[in-house]
Amino acid sequence: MSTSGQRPYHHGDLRRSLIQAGSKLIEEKGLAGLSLREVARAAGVSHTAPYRHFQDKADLIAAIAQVGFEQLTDGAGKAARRHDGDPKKQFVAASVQYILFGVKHPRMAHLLFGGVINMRTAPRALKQASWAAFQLVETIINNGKRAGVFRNRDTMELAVTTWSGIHGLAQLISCGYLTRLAATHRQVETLGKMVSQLLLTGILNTDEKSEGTIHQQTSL
Amino acid sequence: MSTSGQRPYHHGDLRRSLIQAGSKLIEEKGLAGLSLREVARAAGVSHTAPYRHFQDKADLIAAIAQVGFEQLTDGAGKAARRHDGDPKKQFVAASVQYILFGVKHPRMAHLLFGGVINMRTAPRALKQASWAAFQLVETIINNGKRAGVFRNRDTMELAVTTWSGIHGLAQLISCGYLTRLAATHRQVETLGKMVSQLLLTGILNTDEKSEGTIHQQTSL
DNA sequence: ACCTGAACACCGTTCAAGT
DNA sequence: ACCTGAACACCGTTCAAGT
Repeated sequence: MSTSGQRPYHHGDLRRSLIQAGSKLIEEKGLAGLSLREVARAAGVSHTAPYRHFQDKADLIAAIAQVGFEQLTDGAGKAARRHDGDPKKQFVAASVQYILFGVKHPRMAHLLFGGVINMRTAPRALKQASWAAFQLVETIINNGKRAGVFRNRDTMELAVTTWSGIHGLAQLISCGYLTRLAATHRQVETLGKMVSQLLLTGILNTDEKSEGTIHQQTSL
Repeated sequence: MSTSGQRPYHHGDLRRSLIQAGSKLIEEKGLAGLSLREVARAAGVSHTAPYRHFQDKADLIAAIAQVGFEQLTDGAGKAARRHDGDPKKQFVAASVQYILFGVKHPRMAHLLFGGVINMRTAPRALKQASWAAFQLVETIINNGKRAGVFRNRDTMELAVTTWSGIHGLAQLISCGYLTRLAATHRQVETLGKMVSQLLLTGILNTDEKSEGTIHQQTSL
């Protein structure tokens, strides 16, 4: 990945290295185990060097969170794209992927949704990354509405309700509040499908005559 | 509340004082602003005194979280009890209360659901307090099923789905991801009602002939 | 431009000692 | 039984100084 072979006194791409080291530390030990000094150590640099690239610890955390959001949205987006043309399947597939992210990366999920980051004062790039997740939901909802499969209600209302459901389940699992129902990867997948199916019934168009009609879709 | 007036060398009820001071600190500055030393200072005691009452910092945090869970469940339970006999209203009222808790006490909500606490190793009292929240949902769902208003599906499935939805919304709001939709107290209440109503339609019994029949209810 | 080392004010935790 | 003070190994952050 490096464009040049030299790496003398100047590290080269210290910013990226610090983000990477920080992500790894968070995955392994959680936010409480993340110290600026240890990140610097892991990158092989003095403990004050990070201040050339980040304003403070919160700024590094924001950069790590941004990467986390991108991974989350990417995964769910890819899952949805595998079912283009079938909004119901898109919804379930993206939901299951979202939930699995929380199970596979619980500490990252806590970083993104545990109140660690103040979104009001967050860097623009982080805000944009977090909005992308919501936009994905909106796109799927709109596809379903155009196809006549989903209710013709305000997109925002349907999106907030379903996103809340999926997000809440992911959070409850990754916090360990549902260990009895969702211990294994397989159980999580089953529970995710079940909940997203049930959420789906809440937003389905009960007027079935229009279903099946093919409308123009917004691509993901 | 104190049973005796004396408070000489021994503090008297230091444990309770520390929990109270800790709760206050968390509400004001968040978990990051909570230090054992400052809690001790606030209680007017040396920085090592807390170790007589708590194993370590995590143990104090668990005690604070337990109080938080009790407040959360109490609030939602009281709201539900105001609508005994009407499971739909019970569901919406308890949901709105749950969501409002997250808005009024965002830092406490983050403590309870932000992955700070390891539920696998948590003290028994904390585990029990967290289960009570889930049991409240189950009770309301069962009331609705008995009355024939809710679908006759597995209670756990309906409870997990609806709790996820309510919890997810509360979390998204308290993290600041929905500031545009839910800025004021009034907007939060409206959004909460909307989402819980929509979640409700997903679990309503569509076979309407049985509705209205009065069955025996489990009291809260 | 980028990195370092000393310095400061904080932590959590331990332990011998006091009342 | 309950609390204290010194001590230890850590933090985040600042700042003058080095390459």
